[in-house]
Amino acid sequence: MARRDYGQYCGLARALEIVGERWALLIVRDLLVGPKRYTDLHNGLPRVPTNVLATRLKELEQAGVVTRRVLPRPASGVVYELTERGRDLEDAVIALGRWGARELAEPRPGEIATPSSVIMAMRSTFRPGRAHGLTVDYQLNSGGIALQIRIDHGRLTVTEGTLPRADLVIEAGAGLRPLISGEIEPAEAVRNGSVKMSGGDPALLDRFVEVFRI
Amino acid sequence: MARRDYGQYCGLARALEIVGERWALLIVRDLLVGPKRYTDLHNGLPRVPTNVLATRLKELEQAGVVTRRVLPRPASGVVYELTERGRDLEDAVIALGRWGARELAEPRPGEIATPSSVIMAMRSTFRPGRAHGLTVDYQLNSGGIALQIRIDHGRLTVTEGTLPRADLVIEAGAGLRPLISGEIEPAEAVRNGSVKMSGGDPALLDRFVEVFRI
DNA sequence: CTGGATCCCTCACGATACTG
DNA sequence: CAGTATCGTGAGGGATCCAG
Repeated sequence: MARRDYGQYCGLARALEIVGERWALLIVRDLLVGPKRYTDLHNGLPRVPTNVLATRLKELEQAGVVTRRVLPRPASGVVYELTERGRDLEDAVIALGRWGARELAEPRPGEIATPSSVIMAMRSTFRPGRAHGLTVDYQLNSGGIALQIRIDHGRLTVTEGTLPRADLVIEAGAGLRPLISGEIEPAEAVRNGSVKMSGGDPALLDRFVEVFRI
Repeated sequence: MARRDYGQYCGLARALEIVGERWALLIVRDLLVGPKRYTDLHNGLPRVPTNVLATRLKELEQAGVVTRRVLPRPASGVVYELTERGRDLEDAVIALGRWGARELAEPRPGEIATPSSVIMAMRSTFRPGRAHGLTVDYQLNSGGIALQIRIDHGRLTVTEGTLPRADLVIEAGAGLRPLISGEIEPAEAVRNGSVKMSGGDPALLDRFVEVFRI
């Protein structure tokens, strides 16, 4: 790691030496959602060459950001997970993700959204100040991805999967971003069909866009 | 920019496409302090090849992060400065810098600290919650760099230069980091000579480490 | 199947020299 | 002062292959 250093006695430079390499922060993003197998990581980041993925994981492991753990039986295999040091990157990942979210217009051709990326997007756009004391469960379906979004006394948890007992089920594809960015009002989005909802009080959708906002 | 994209419809990926290239965020860090000439940037980042610096500036300009401005006379020349979009990166830069600061032990051989890096380090370690309503002026001398650190009713401003009317002048070289990280108590640092102070109430040094902390 | 390792090719980066 | 030009190297991209 002597060749890639920046020669600066500076926290930012140190951070970039560790997680500034290509793909590194996207790997961290996926692991912030939870431990993952090599194959899961590769599925979530299909454009990363396998050698680069293997190299990054070793670098991150040596830097103390990631640990490699061999699963006990019966579920044999290997999972990668963040260390506490790695989880401390969440603030930085969210700050960068929020900044970059303003560049998101239409998806570019061939571009994908993965469960992990959507989960982190929801975490990034969450405004704790607007969710104070709030308790509500949503299920969000977007682009073939089903998310459980639970707010419990103002605390957010986002997981993949369906949530049969959700207070509101939101169905949104490309219409989700304009909704969260405030380009379009919830009522208008429902009217033009870009967002559908079912199973609950329509006012919960207003709550949703109040709480999740770019 | 077609080859370097990540193929992910994700705010973090977008951010990395724009400011994830090598040296880009360090350039932003320096510009967060204020507009700079090409030569100033190069002095602050001596290890960046000039062609890379020129390329990054063009990329950042095209991305709307930086503007290039020709100075009116008499001070002819060119300065680069952040756009508002670029200034919005401050949160992310500070988050990353704070994370990386925990890796800072001793400076590695040949490693330098520049005025801009120290200024951003002070901004990163500033804890607004601990400075509520506080008004005090420090001058900090560290490694040949003189900084004005002004806290006005809890608002921080850090600039290069001396501050003759400072409430306290702090003289610290390598002893500054252990002080801010809490590894060493202020009184102990003064006693062993790693930190000197003059011109004010010694209690102001305790204030200092209270307000600036990793 | 998972969890990588290997090979080749290209281009971005690094170092240095040079110019309006 | 503010860059451009040139050239060598190695990291990243892409496909394939292999061990448990």
